[in-house]
Amino acid sequence: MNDKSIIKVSDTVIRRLPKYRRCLEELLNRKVYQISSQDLSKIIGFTASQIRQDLNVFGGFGLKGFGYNVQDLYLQIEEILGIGSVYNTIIIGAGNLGQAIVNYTNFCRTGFLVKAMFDINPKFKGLRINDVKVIDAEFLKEYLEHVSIDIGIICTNKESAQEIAKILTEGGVKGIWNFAPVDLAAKENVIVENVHLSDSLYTLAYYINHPQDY
Amino acid sequence: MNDKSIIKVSDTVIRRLPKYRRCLEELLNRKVYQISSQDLSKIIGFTASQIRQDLNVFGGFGLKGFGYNVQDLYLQIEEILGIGSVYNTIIIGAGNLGQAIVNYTNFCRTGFLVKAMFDINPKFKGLRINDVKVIDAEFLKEYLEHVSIDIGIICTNKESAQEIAKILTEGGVKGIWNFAPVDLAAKENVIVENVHLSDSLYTLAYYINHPQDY
DNA sequence: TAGATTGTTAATCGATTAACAATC
DNA sequence: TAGATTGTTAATCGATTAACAATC
Repeated sequence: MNDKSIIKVSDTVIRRLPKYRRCLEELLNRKVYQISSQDLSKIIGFTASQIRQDLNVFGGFGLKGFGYNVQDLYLQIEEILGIGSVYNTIIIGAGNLGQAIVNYTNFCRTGFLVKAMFDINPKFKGLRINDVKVIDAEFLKEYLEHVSIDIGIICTNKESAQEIAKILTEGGVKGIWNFAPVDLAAKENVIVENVHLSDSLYTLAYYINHPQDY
Repeated sequence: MNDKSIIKVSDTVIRRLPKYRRCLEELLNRKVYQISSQDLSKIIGFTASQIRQDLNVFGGFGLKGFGYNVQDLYLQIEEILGIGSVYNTIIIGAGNLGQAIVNYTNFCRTGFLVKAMFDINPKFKGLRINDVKVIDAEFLKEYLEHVSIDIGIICTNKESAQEIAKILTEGGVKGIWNFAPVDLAAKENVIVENVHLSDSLYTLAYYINHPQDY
C-alpha cells in the first residue's frame, strides 16, 4: 500500500479524465496507434506537462522515447473511470428530460442500462419509452427492495428531488445523477453528481455580456 | 477606468455566480431580507472569506457590521450575469434533448426565448413543439439572415455539430450552447459553452468506484 | 548509439483562506 | 458607543508549468 491509496485524487484531475477518453476514442477511430504528450496536447488543449502529470496519478502508461499507445491508454482510462462495467439505473421523472436520457443510446452502449422509469403522473401509466417501462412513483421504494440499482437519475422538479434522493439512498443506490435544479445534500455512502443546466446557460450569458473575460 | 476593467474575472469565480443566484432566490422566497457572509457560507458551502472575495470582484455590495441585503444582492448578481435581458435563441435538433429544452419553461421565464427549432428530419416538418415552429434545417442560414438570434442551442449529433456551429457563427449569433458530445472550437466573437452530459455521468462512475476520493 | 519522450522533482502561478483595519 | 461584519491585504494552499535525469 503506497501513497497513491492514501492521497485523494483531486476533483480537477478526475473531471479531465472523460475528456481524455473522448479524445483517445477519436484517435482510435482515426487509427492513430501512438501519441506523445506533446501531440496530444495540441488536440486536447492541455499542456503536455499537465497530461503527463495527470496520467501519472494513475500509473506510468507511457514509454520513454515513444509516447503512449492510444488503445492501451484508452482502455486504461475506461478502467479508471469504471466504464465497461454494467450499471443498473432508473430514471425518476418521465418528462422530456427523462425521455431524452432514456433515448440517448450512447449511455446504454457504455454499460449504463435503464431498468425502469418512474413518474407520479398517471398519464404515463403502462407506457414504455424506448422499451423501458414507466412505473408509478408510488412503487419506487418497493421496487428498490427487489431490484439492485446502482444509479438513480433524478429528472423531477426541485420540490420532489430531495425526497426522491432519500428513497434512493435508503434503497441502496450507489450514486445519484441529479438534474433537478437543487444541490442535493450528499449522504453517507452515496455519491451525488448535480447537473445544473441553467448554471451553464447563465455562465454563457455572463460571457456574452463580458466577452473580455472569455 | 480602473483595474477591474483590465484584469479578467476568473472562470472559477464566474461559475460560482449562478449558485449565488440560486441560493439568494431561495432566501428571497423564505423572506430573508439580510444575510452575513458567515450565514450564507453555511447555506451555500463556500467559506465566508471566499464569498466576500467573490462579491468584491464586482463591487462592494455589503454593509459593514450588517451584511448583505438579499434582494439587492440577488438583483446585482442577475445584472452581472445578464439575466433580465431578453435573449433570442434557436434550437438546432428537435430530438428529445431539444424538446426537453424547449419545454423547460424556466429558461423562458428568465428571458431566454426560443424563437424556432430546426431539424433535418422531415418527420418534424410543420410541427410545433411548445408553440415553437420546427423548420427544415436547410433554411437555417437563410433564417439567420432575417432574424437576429443571440444564442444557438445545438442539440444535434456530434457529426453535424461543427457545421451547424459554423452556420450559426456566420449568422451572427453571440453564443453557442452546445450539447453535442464534441468540444466546438471557439471562433472569434462567439462564446461557446460546451455541456458534456456523458462527462458528468463518467465522473459519477469514477466516484462510485473510488469513494475514498469523494 | 543518438534522439525522443517519459516520469518526476522543483518552480511558478493562481485560487483559497486567514487576519484585521475600517466602519456601519 | 460597542458589537458585528465588511472589504481588502497578507499568508497559505493547491494546481499548473518548467526542467531535466532516466531510459526506451
